[in-house]
Parts: sequence; structure tokens; C-alpha cells
Amino acid sequence: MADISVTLPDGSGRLVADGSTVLDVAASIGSRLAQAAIAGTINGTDVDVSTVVKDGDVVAIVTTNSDQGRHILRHSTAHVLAQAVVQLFPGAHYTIGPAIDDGFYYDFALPNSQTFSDDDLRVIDKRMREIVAAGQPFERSELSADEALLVFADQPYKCEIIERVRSGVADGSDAAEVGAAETISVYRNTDSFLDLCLGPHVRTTSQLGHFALMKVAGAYWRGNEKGPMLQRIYGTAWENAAALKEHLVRLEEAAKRDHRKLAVELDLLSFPQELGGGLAVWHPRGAIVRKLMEDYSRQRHLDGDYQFVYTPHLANAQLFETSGHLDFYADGMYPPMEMDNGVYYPKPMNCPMHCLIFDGRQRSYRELPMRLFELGTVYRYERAGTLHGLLRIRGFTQDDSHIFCTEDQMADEITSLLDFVMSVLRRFGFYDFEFNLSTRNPVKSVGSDDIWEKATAALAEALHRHGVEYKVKEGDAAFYGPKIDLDVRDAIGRKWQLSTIQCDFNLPERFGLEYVGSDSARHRPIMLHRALFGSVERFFGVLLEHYAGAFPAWLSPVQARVLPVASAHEDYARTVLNRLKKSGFRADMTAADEQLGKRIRNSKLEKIPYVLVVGDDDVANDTVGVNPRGGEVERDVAVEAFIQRLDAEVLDGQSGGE
RNA sequence: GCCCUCUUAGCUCAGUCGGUAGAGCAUUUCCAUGGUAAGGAAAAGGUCGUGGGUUCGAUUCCCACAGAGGGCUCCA
Repeated sequence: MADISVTLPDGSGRLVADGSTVLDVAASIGSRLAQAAIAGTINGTDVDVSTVVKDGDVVAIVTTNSDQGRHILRHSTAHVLAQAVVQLFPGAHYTIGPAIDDGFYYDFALPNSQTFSDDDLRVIDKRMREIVAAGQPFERSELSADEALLVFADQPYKCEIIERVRSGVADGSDAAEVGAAETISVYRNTDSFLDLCLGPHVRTTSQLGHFALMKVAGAYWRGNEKGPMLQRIYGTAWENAAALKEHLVRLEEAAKRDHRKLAVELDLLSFPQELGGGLAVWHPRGAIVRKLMEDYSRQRHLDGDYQFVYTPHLANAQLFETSGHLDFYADGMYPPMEMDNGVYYPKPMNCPMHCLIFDGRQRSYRELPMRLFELGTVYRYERAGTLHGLLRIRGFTQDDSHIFCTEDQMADEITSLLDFVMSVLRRFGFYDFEFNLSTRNPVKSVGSDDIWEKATAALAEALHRHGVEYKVKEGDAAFYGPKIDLDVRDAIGRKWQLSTIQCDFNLPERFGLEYVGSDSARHRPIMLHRALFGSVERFFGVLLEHYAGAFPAWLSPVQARVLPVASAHEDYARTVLNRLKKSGFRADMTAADEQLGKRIRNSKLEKIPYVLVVGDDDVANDTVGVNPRGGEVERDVAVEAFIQRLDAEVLDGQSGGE
């Protein structure tokens, strides 16, 4: 048989026998590679390892320890899940089951609106392992739509997908199942189980097995809340036992950082049931941290030439009619209060009120850019199921600013805003930023093409000037203007969306805002909305998770705790405490009513940065024993030296770190 | 709002096959004064989320509501 030549990713050529498959190519390179091969790519297209290569093809082998490989084995595991469910729950309809970050899910419709229980998960898991042990092959075949409809005649959701392919409306939501192509591919595991799928898949189920079923959840068919509610099973799957274990440990670590758990443990804040859902009260420990955050924010805004304003929590309905919020977002607002002189609403945002301030008198171009700043508390009636600790809450405070400027000022203003945002976030220990630029949704937007183009260009320009990478989210802008969103990565690599910078062409129009230009004519200002923390509550929650409750010294509720070894040292301990307080530190003391070890333990659990132990030696020498959070104990430190050290650390926290 | 699960002492959790409840930690008091992550003893603490229903009797079974958790949808 004649040889053909294929090219490998490193550019080298390779001769293989005509009719060779991707797996044969892998085998020709090495037997271990062939073992690890679960799929391949030919000329950039994902394929099964059983696919035959042609002369001149560029062939790559996909192994399990790559993102692409894991994606494939997760998707294959989803098929195994579907087979197990179909076997165990006769009459179950299976719908779609894609791979996702770290795992996969599969959505099912069970007969008679049955639901899965946790016990069911255990049974399903067991059956899945039997399927893995059986080493079933994944055999690909291609069918016409008519053939496929016949094969899946008793699977209405599959038929719907097939019909969508036939009528050419299949889109991203169908992508895991079928391609955009006219032919429909299916993968067969056994004579009785096959599934619509674009592929590729592993060769056999025996290449799978390092998976865990995580949870059951409800999910709407096609994400449509008017559509049927399906039963979704989430799972995670990895290339080997170690990777699976690592993932599960990571989840445990993240759970330990849960801000709702830490808020209770550290006595920071609570959500009393009597208050109502999504409403928090701040306890002294949490309130002091919040105050420090707000003080810091205020100081930075003063430095940045912002003008401080205050606006009330209620407003006449007319205001929100003017702003358009009542038209668009009435569902998300707390209900109206009818008074003798009109109808009032709690404010869901601050912008309309800031517009009133701008509009309070005639404005000159000389006043622009005018930057109004407020820590403004707003109320939004978030739907019950969406509440989530501090991250999604019904009453919250935005570090909200509205900047009124001319079109020409827009680019500079946005550029300096980006500096400002990053500088503030760095102070809270975030150094890894990702930017998203959301552009116009042509169907739903206000404002002229010209102004959209200018504003989008100004945002892009600012990003370019900073030399930062950014993703463009086409059509993701609000109806009133384009925006930049900023995501940060926390200490364990999770992504959080925090800051936002938005252009608004709508409110200036609706409120008829104007300024007098140097040409003596009236012009409409551009309005920029921006929040750095986003909401103080949400930012606090993210910060809690980021620091795992161990706030840096400048933010810690208690910076140092003095512990006398025995009662005899209490007087001295008190003088040390007073010196710390006089130096401006937040410090306290725990009397020797309990053993030293226990008091140290409790202080550590409170994540206090410094525990100062004082005994006979210290009384004699004016020293302390310093037990720092996460560090080594140091004895005989002069009190003055410790104060200077802490002073430097706090100062560095507030102003260093750039 | 939708699907599932949950709600017992300040916290973390047992428990009652329907006969009004227990532990550890925390709290208070007493003893102990201990140099770097839990010393000992005692006391106090609960209309078992709320409201209805079934029952001789409900914290337990049923229903509704509220709140929480996991998802979906939504997030100006």
C-alpha cells in the first residue's frame, strides 16, 4: 500500500500507510501517545481518532491532559450519563448535554414530571460506572434529517433539534448536538443507545471514569422561562483520579471562603429573617471595614476632582417617568407609595437625581467635565430566586458617579477613569484585570449612529492608550450607550465583574440637559456612568472571599490584640493597649480569664493580624511578644518598634502597592 | 418568578416510627494564673421559621407563606 504524508503541529512531516486513521498516526509516533489519544484535529477540524487521514493533511493528536481533551472526555461522559438515565428511568427524554467549565451537564424530562433525588444520583453514578467498565465504543454515523427523525421518534426534544437543523435555524444552543451542516451525526454506544452529536468523542467509554455527579437542578428548555422546566444533572470529569481529587479540593477551599459563611463566623453582618430577603444589617466588625473602604473611596474621589452630592432615597414617580425607568424596569422597583401629593418610589438608581443637579441651573462648557459623586443607596426588587448573599442584594450602595462632559472630552475622561479604576482596585489586592467592551445592539438602542460610533471609539481609544487587552462583546451594550466592564481575578483565580464605565446618550436627552458652549450655542452633554466597587456590599463580599476573611492590616476590624500571660500582667497589657490606641490603631485586650493558648486560638480564628503576648519579661523590658497572622512568633520586640512597624504596614496598605 | 432541597439554643448539628427536645462551641458564675491554636465544674439558654389543617395530642404528617441553599431565567 502506498504511503501518504501528513504534517504534524510542529511542522514535521510523517509518512503513514494510505487509509491510516488519526490513531494510526498517533501510534506511529509512539505507543504511549496512542494510548493517551482521545481525539484529533485534521486541518483544524476536531475529529475522532478513527477518522482516516488524507495525503497533505495537518494532523494533531488530542490527549486528555489538554483543555480540548478534557472538553471531549466531559462531553463523552455526558453521553454516558444520558444512557444511564434512559436505562434507569424508562420514558425519560434526553435533551442536550454539553461540556462546560470543569465538567458537563445533561438536561432530562422525566415522565409524569418526576424529579431526580440525591439517591437517584447515586444509582445513576453506579450505572455510569458499569457503562464505563463495559468499554462501549463511540461509533459515529451520519444520517439525513428524515432518517434521524425516525431513529429519535420517541425523543421529542431530539426531534425538535433535528427539525431546527433541517429548517436552518439551528444556532449556538444546538451546537454541541449538531453542526451547522446539513447532515446530522449521531454517536452509537450500544444498539439501544445513541445520541445526536457533533463529536468528536473518545473511542470507548473505558477511556472515561474519573467523574463525579455533583448536583441536580432545574433548568428551562432552551433557557426560556416560558418553556418547560427540565431536570439538569451536573457532573465534573477529569483525565485522572488526581486531577478529579484536586478539583474537589479546590471546591472545598472555595466553600471555606464563602462570604456568607465568613460573615457569620467573623460577626461582620447578617441577613435577619425579620428584615426580609436580600436586606443586610452590618454589625460593628463589618461596619468598621465598610467605613474604611468608604473613607478610602471618598478620599480618592476628592483627590480626583469629584464633587460630592447627596440625594434622597425616595422620588416622585414623575422623575422615573422622565428617566424611563418606570417604563423599562418597573418590575425591578419596589412598589409605589401613594401619598396625598403624588406617588413615590424608592430609587433604583441615582442617575436621574444627578441629572436634576446638573439641570439645576444653566451650565457652561467651562464647568465640564462635571463629576458628581455619591455613595448612593438604592433599592431594587430582585426576584426571590436570584438573591445571593452580598453579591445580589435588594438594598445596596453604589459608589456612583456621573460625569457630564463634551464629546471632545470623552476620550480623555475615559482614559483617566481607567487609571483611576485600576489604581483603586490594586489597593484592595486585585492586580489581574480583564476588560470587556460592549457595543451597540442595533435592534434595541437609542442615539444616532454618529454618537455611538464616537463613544465606542472613545472607549476603545482609552483601552488602547492603556495597552490593555480587551474582549469585544458585540451587541451587549445597554440600550443607552456602549460600556467597558472590568473583571478581576481573586486570590484563587476566580473571576468577578466589578467596575463599569458606561456612556449614556439617553438620560441627557430625556432630561433635556444642556450646556452653553464657547460658541454661545446650547449643546447636549455626554453622560458617563461609572462605579468602581460597583456596589459597596458586593465589593465587600468579593473582598471577603478574596482575602478569605483575613483582611490586610489597614482594613482589619481589630489590628492587634494584647494578651497578658497571667492576671499579674494585665496592668502592663493595658498600657500597651493604650499606646496602640493612641497611635491610632484598632486594638483590644483579652484578660487572663482563660488560658493563653485558648485566647491565642480564638484570636487566630478571628483572623486578627497581630497577637501581642505580654509576660514577665515584657513588663520588665517594655516589650511585647509578636505573633503575626501566618508568621513566626517573635519575642522581646520593643513596643515602639512594633508600633512603627504596624504604622508602616498600614500606610503601605493605604497608599503603596502600585 | 420557575425546579429541587432545607429551616430545631447565639453558632455547628443530633433527635422525636405523632406523646412539647439533646450535644459541642459561645454566654454567665466559680475554681484554675497558664509564654504562643481548645484547663475543670456548674448554671442559664428553645411556644423545634410563621400561619392554618388532620389528630385525643403536631416540632414530627398535610397545605400555604416567609427566609435560606443549589440551579434556571433575570440583573437598568
